[in-house]
Amino acid sequence: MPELPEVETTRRRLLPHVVGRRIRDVVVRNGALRWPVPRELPRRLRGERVEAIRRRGKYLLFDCAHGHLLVHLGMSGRLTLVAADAPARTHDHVDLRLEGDKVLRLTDPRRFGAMLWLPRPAEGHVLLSGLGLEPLERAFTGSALHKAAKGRRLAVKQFLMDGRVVTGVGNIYASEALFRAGVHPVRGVDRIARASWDRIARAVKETLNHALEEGGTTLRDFASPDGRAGGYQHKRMVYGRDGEACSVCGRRIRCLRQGQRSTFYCPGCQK
DNA sequence: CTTTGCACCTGTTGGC
DNA sequence: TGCCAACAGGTGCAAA
Repeated sequence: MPELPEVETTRRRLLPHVVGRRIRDVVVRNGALRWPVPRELPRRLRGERVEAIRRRGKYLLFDCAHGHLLVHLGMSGRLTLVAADAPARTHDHVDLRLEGDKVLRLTDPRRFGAMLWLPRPAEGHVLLSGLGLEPLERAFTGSALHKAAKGRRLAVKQFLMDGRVVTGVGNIYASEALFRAGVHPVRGVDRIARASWDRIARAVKETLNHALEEGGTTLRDFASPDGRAGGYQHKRMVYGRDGEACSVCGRRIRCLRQGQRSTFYCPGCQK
C-alpha cells in the first residue's frame, strides 16, 4: 500500500497526537509480521515518551530516550489513532496505548509490515544503513541518478524502485513520475541522456510533492491516522488507467509487467 | 558485482 | 452461483 506520500502523510498526522506522549502499554495480538515482533518490545516501550517521529524512505522511526520504534507498513499496513475502548478487528495486530486515552493501532491484513525496537542510533541498523537518497532532499538530483546508474543496465522503472538508489518510490509513483518525465519505463538506464536524468529527478520530486499535497493515494484501503482517504488517485495520469485515453495526447494508456509488477505508461508521451 | 525471481500473507476480482 | 487463478501500494534473499 504505502509509498513515501502515504507514509509521510501518516507521520505528519500522527505528530500532534503522539509526540510528547508516553506509551502506557503495548498489546501485541499477532506478532507474526514480516519479522516477528520482538518479545521484549512491550517491555521496552512501556513508559517511554515519544520524542519525535521521523521517516526514512518508507520506514517510520519513533524516537524514544532508550531506543527507536521502527514501523514499516509493508503492502497493506496502516496506523490509526482510535479511542481506548475501540474494539479490535481482525487485522489489528498491535496497539500502543498512549497517555491521554488514545490508542495508536497497527492494522495490516497481509502482514508484510514490521514493528521492531532499535537501539540508538537507529541510523546504524542494517535495514536503514543501505538505503539510497531521499527523493525530496537536495542531494537527489539528475547527476546523482546518473552516477548511481553507472555500470547498470536494468530498466529505468525498476531502477527507480530500487531502495538502494532512492527510497520511498514504489509502484504507483514510479509509473507516474516516468510519465511526467516523458521517459519510457522499459528504457535501460545505460541509454538515458544526462538531460533526461534531470527531468526524471525533477519529475519524481514533483510527483511525490503533488501526492503529498493530496494526502497520498487511496486505491483500495489507505487511510491516514484519522481515517481520511488520500486524494491523489483522482490526479494520477497512468497508474491503473490502462485502456483509457491519455489526457495529454489521447493515445491509449498501456500496461506491461516488469519484475512481477504492473507498469503503466503512455506510448505517445513516453520515449 | 548485477539482475532475476521467489517468498512471505490475506483479500478481492475477473473469467469460466 | 461457485471455483480458481491472478493480482494487490514492499522488499530481503537466494540463485543465476
